[in-house]
Amino acid sequence: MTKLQTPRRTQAERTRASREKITQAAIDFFARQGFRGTKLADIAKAANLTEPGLLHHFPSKTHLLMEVLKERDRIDGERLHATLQKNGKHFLEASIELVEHNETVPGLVQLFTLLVAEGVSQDHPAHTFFIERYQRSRQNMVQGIIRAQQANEVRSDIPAETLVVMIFAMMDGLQVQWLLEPEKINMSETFQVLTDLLKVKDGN
Amino acid sequence: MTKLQTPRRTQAERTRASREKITQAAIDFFARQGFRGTKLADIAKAANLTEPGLLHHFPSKTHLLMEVLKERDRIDGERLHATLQKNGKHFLEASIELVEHNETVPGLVQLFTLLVAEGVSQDHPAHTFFIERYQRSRQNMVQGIIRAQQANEVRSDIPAETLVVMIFAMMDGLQVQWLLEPEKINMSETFQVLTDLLKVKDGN
DNA sequence: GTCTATACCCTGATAGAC
DNA sequence: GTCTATCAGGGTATAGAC
Repeated sequence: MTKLQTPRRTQAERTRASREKITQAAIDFFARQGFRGTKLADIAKAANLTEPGLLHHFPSKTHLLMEVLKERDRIDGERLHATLQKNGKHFLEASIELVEHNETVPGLVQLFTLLVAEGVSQDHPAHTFFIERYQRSRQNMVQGIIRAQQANEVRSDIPAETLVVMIFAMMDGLQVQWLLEPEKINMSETFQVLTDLLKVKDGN
Repeated sequence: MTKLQTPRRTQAERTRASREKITQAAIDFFARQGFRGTKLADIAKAANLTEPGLLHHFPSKTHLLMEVLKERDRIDGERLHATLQKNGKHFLEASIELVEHNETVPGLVQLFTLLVAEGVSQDHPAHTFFIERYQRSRQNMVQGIIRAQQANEVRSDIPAETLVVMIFAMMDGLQVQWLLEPEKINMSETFQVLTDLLKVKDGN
């Protein structure tokens, strides 16, 4: 009886490993060539599978895309949460850490830069996903910024909602120039110039 | 003799009109679906042509793309130049006018947002174009910012090169959120919050 | 769970008539 | 300058065997 369970667990694990390999390969290709520019066959090959083998795990290319996006968001959310848990870190400092981390994963940065741009089109499969993603991200950060304003750490003459839009805009915009010329653009340093401007100065 | 010239001129004019229609249609489709997501047949149809009819004017899809990009840059460059000619306008104010103008042409904003993101890939036909475009844009603006710093209009505690990177990053980043939610994001107002932060304050 | 084979559509580009 | 006809190649997805 126990012997019968062993292959079953192995099967499930093998499935999970396959899905893991597929999503990882999908991230690589979506990052470099976008959703529309990537062919399933390439992802399949990189995951040591054929095309139908891949489609056994994900019913369609679009399903695979959404899986990739949600998975990345889950991981990033966890890391941001962990950063905020650290003593003395408020949202402005956490956002700097996020940018510093992004400098170590250019492929993922490229993935979101390209997919968000594609997702602007109303008929793109991930259009709603990205709208809701920005709404969620901004909402989360607004709470922290308001607290920082009340603690007189962040300047209060600009509405928290505006500050948050600016912070995410600066992140996204820096990524473009940095992706094009990584050696020339210091993303985290430049980003920090903005956050410094948003902090309360003596005599403000 | 004069009668012979008339049809020739008409031919040339017709050609120019065809090319004009094609590039306009190409802008629309590239904006909505990107370069890779657009098919030549759609552009041709929108320009009242068949596919081979289009390819008579532009030898390939890539040639058409580059034509579109250069044409847009030429027009935008002219308008920026005109803005700077106006009395009392320095580069920071000119950039605000640029953002305000962009709010009236969402299609073009989407075009560049998507094509730049695609162009990040090293094997994209417009990769080098966009690198050089940012270099040129930044270079142009740095000159103006340095003059504004010397005139004590813009804060001098941040290098002009850094300021320029930030200004273009904020533009690009705001465009993404604005394209996704035009009603919710006030692009030019938010951009102006940044430029105000970069101006010299009393007691700075 | 993964394969081979294949259906079927789309896409960029060419040849050659008008 | 624009068309019809057509090609070669690539793309997603399915059917059915193992």
